[in-house]
Amino acid sequence: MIDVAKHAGVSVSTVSYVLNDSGSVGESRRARVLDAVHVLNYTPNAAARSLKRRSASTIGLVVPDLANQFFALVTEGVELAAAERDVLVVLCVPEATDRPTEYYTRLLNSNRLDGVVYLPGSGGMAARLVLELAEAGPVVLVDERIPGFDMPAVVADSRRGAREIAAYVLARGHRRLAIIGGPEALWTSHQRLSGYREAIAARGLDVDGVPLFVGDHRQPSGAELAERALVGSPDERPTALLCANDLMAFGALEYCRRVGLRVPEDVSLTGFDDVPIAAMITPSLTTVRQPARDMGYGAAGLLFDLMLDEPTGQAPEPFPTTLQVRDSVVPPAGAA
Amino acid sequence: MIDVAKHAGVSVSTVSYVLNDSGSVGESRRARVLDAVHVLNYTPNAAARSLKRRSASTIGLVVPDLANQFFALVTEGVELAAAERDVLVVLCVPEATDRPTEYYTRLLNSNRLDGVVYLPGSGGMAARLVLELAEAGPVVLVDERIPGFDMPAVVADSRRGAREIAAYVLARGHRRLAIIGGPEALWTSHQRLSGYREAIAARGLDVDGVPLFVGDHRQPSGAELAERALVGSPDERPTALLCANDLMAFGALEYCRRVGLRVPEDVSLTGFDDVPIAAMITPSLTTVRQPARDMGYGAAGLLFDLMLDEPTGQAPEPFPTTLQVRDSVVPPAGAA
DNA sequence: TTGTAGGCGTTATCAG
DNA sequence: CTGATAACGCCTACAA
Repeated sequence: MIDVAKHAGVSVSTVSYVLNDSGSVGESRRARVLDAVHVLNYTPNAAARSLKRRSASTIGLVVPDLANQFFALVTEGVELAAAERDVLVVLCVPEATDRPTEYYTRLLNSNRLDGVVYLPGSGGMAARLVLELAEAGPVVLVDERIPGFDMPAVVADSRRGAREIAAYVLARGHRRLAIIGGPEALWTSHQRLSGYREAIAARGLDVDGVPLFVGDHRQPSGAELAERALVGSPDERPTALLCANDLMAFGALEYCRRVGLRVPEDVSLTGFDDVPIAAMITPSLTTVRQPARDMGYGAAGLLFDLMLDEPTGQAPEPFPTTLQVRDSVVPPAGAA
Repeated sequence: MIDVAKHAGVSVSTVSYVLNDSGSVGESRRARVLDAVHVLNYTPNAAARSLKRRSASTIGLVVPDLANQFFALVTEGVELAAAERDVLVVLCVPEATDRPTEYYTRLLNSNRLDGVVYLPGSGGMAARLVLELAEAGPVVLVDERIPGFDMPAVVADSRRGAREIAAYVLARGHRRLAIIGGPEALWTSHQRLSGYREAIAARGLDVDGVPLFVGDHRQPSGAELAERALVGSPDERPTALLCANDLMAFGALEYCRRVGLRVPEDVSLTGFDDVPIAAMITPSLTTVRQPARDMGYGAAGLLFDLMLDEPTGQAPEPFPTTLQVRDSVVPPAGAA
C-alpha cells in the first residue's frame, strides 16, 4: 500500500480513502491512486483489514452431510446470500471431520467467523452446545428450533406438511401405517410426527396403534427401519410407510426392492423434503416440498441482519411446504 | 492477551510462547498461563495471527454444482484433509453466485485464501483464467487437466474407465451406439470420448458412425440430448447411450420414461462417476466408479504440500476407476 | 528462562 | 481536502 501511495505521489491515508471511499479525495488524486492500484496489481491484505475492522467478512455453515441434496440446496442459498454481501462461507461438516461443536465456538471467539448458519438435521445436535455457540456470536438455525429458547431460526411448516401428506395417504384408503421418524433430538422430528398424528386422529383412527421407528435421517437407517416395520403377513403389515425425509424413504425403497416387495403395489411410501432425485426415481416419490434454497438464502439474510444488530423484526414466518403427489402411493391391495 | 499475561503474572511473550509452544517456559509459569487462558476464556485473534504469519489457514474449494453428488463427495474429502491440518475450507460455487474466476484470484492475492482446490466439471472453465489463478497462488485441479501446462492435478483414469464400459456394452451385442459427451472445454471429456472410441475401434466398428452429442454434465442436457439421439425407427435408432456422467444419464432416463421408451429393454444406458443414487434408481445404472472422496482428500493433500513448497514428487498417479455392472444395460432387442 | 520493543498492513483520528 | 500517526492483537528478535 505504501508502494501504491508512492507511485501515485500521495499518502497512504489517501490511498485508504479512495479504496473505501470514505473521506473525500480530489478527482485527480483519486484517479492517480486508482491507476497505481491497477499498475501495481495491488490487493488490500485481508488479514490486516479484519484486524482493524474486527470482522472477517466470513460466516460458517454447519451441515451434517453433503450427500443429502436438501442440505446441498440450502448451501447454495446461503452461498448466494453471502456472495451478495461479499462474504465468504466456510463449510463445516462435523461428521466428516469429527470436529466437535466447541470447535465452532472457538472460531467465533477468535473472530475467524462473524456468524454461523447451523443446520442440524441428522440429529447429532446437542442443544446445550448450540446455545453455547450462540453465546459466542450470532447463530441462525435452519429447519430446526430449540424449544424454550427463541434462537433465530428459519424453518418450514413441517407440521402442516406432514399432516397433509398423511391425510393424503389416508384418503387413498390406507389404514395400517407405520412411521419412520427423524431423530428424537430434533424439534422438526416432533413437528412432523405431530402432523402425521393429527391427520390420523382426524380420521378417527387410533394414533397409538401406528408404530413409530426412529431413524437418523440417513439412507441406511431407512432401510433398516423398513425391515423392522414391514413384518407380518401381507394383511397384517403396514400398507404404507410415512418417512420423515426423502433419504430414509430411499432407504426403505431399497429394502423393499431387495426383499421383493413392490412399491407402491405392496407398500406405499412417502418422503419429506422433495430433493431433486425424488422425482426421478422409480416410482417417483410422493413427498412434501420444502423450499430448500430459499430457506438457505433466508437464513443467511437473517444472520446478516443479526450481525448488524438490526432489529430483525422478530421470528420470520415459516416457509410454506407443498405436497408433491407422485407415484409412490396407491390405494392398498384390498381397497374399495 | 495482555489480560491473560496480567492474570498469570507474566509477560505477553510468555503467553505467546506457551500458546505456540515455541521458546521454553518454566513449568509453573506455563501452568499459570494455561489456567489464565482457561479462566478468561481467551482465544487468540485469528486476524492478528494471520497478519503476522502471512497465512490465513484457509483454502478455497471451487465446485460447479453441489447438487451433483460427485462434487459433494469430493468436497467431503477436501474437508477431511483440511480438518486434519486445522485449516478452514471456503466453499465457492461460481455458478450459484456468478462470481467470475477473477474473484478467486483476488482472494488469493489478498491472502484471504492460501490455496485453491479447483473442480471444473460443468465446463465453465476458461483455461486462461485458471492459469491466471494459478499465478496468484497454489492451485490443484480435480478431475481435470489443462493440456500443455502441467498444473498439479488429481485425476482418475477416465480413458480407461470409458474404454471398459464401452467394451462392456459392445460385448453385450450393441452395435448402434450414441455418445452423450461432456463439455468440449474439458480435458476429461476428451479422455472419456477417446476411451469410448478406442473400444469401438477395437471391435472393428466405424468410429465416425457413432454420433456424438455434447452436453454440459447436467441433468437437463442429458434429457435434451437423449431426445436428439433417439430418433428414427426402433431398428435405426441407437440401442445404447453412453453418457459421460451419471447426471446426464439420469436426464436421459427421465426422457426415455417420458416418451415411453423402456430402459434397458428398448435403450441401454451407461453413466460415469457412480454417485450414490446411481445404484438406487430403477434400473440401477451401469457406470464407472471414480473414488470421489479419495480424490478430494488427495487433492487437498497435494495442495498442502504445494503450500509448504514441498518437492511434491511430480504428478500423482491417476486414481483407478472400476466398472460397476448393474441393470441399465442388456443385450439389444434383436441380439443373438 | 523471561521481558521489551518493533512491526505485520490497514484504518481512523487528528491537525494542517 | 490531505497527510502524519497511533492503534488493531500477535509474534519474534534481542537483550537481560
